[in-house]
Amino acid sequence: MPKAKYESIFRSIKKKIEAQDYPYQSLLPSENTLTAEYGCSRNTIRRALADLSADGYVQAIQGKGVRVIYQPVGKTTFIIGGIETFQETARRNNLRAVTRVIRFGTVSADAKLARESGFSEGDELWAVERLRYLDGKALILDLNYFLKELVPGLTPEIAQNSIYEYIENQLGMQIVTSKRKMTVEHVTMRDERWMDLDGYDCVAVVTNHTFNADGLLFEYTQSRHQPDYFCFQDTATRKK
Amino acid sequence: MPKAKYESIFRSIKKKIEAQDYPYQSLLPSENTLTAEYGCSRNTIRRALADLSADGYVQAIQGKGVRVIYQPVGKTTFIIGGIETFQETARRNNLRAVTRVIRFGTVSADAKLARESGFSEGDELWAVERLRYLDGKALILDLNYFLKELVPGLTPEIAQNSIYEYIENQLGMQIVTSKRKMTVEHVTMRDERWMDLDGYDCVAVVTNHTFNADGLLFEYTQSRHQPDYFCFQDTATRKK
DNA sequence: GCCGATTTGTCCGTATGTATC
DNA sequence: CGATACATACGGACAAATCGG
Repeated sequence: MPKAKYESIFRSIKKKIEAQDYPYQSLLPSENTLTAEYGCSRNTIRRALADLSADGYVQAIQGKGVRVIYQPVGKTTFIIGGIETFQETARRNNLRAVTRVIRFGTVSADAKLARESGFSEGDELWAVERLRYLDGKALILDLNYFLKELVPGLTPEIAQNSIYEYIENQLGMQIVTSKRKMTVEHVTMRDERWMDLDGYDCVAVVTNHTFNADGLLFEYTQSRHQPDYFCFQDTATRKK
Repeated sequence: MPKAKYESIFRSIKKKIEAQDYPYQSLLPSENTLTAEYGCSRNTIRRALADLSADGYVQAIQGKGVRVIYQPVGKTTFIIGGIETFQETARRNNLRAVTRVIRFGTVSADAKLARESGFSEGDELWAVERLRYLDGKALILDLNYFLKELVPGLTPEIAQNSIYEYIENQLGMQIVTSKRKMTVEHVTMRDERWMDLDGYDCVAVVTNHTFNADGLLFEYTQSRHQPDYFCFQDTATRKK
């Protein structure tokens, strides 16, 4: 349920674009027209259009109009974009998801871990290692560190279902910003031991720093993906 | 040279954050304070803060303040973020860059190429294949398609220097939005023939759709990266 | 638990600048 | 040149969240 007006307008226009009601390469109605159509101020329309632009749906051209640059995606594999849980992604791609916990414990951040994770030395952390299966194949090896202070009461059972679901629904903590870095690495012995590599000798590695609604770092994760089901999408805008 | 006021404020605050003048985890001065400090309206400050948030520098917390979540990056390899040319990226990482053109010609988009590139069937395209060397190693294999109609007068000489420089400075066309997709693939025979793979049997593949200031698709590119020098960064924000 | 001060979030109306046609 | 469209900026109003007393 969209609360903010600009958000419901954003969704409304997005839907029309996806339905190709506003087709690729066409111009949207002008901001003034949309203002009248939705019964709001021009600023509110502009906020919705800015968000559509950030999502790569439209492109504003001064003096001319707002052009639709959205094209429906073809075959989807495993798309990572925005902040999504493993479960959400699996569901969106109609894949059967299973999680297996292969390590669950606590550690104190040493100098090396502090440097790479962004936590402070001495922070008490949960360390969770999980294997993710899609349609019966072990495709993702996750190594999560959570700040115990902000994520109390974690158990192996929760880890086997959805830690994010626990954090958001049980603890009531909101996840807001996620900073990610993507690289490609040679497989390790651990990868070979656990994952269905299917002939690959490399994995896609995503490291992740996650901040809650208070702007506090509470999670550092390294996800190692078998290449077949990995796809990372992005829209960039050039600054003047 | 920043024209817009919000942009110069954005840069000013960004610099202070990078200098740790506003340190990690601290709160920025309130919007009202900044309004007084910069002599502008609150909306203008908010625009600058929104851009900082989009870049993963800060996180706003309602009723509380705006928290700094920027942490200086450690060792840099070859960072892809925003829209950057090969030359710009090389310079930023202090690497000696050389480009070698291994194919230069024109093609007409067939059904398959049209589907994967987003061009229309029958569009006349430049097809350029280039090898990128950093510090003497062949690390990136680029396959570019440009719409001839929008990028006239391309030559192998231009391709060897910078096509983007030509497009922006000579043709006066502005590059605005870039939609990218990142995957990992097995090396092909072409990869093995041209690149210094250094033992890897996979490459990171970035496909790119680039739109000009008129919102028209004018470039489709596939870049194949040797993994050692590849890093893709991203900041995502969860929607309510 | 309530209240008031502070701070960010949303929305409006208006004015002016700049690019396109 | 004028009309149209997006870009920037200002000021004001009220809502919602946080925090301290």
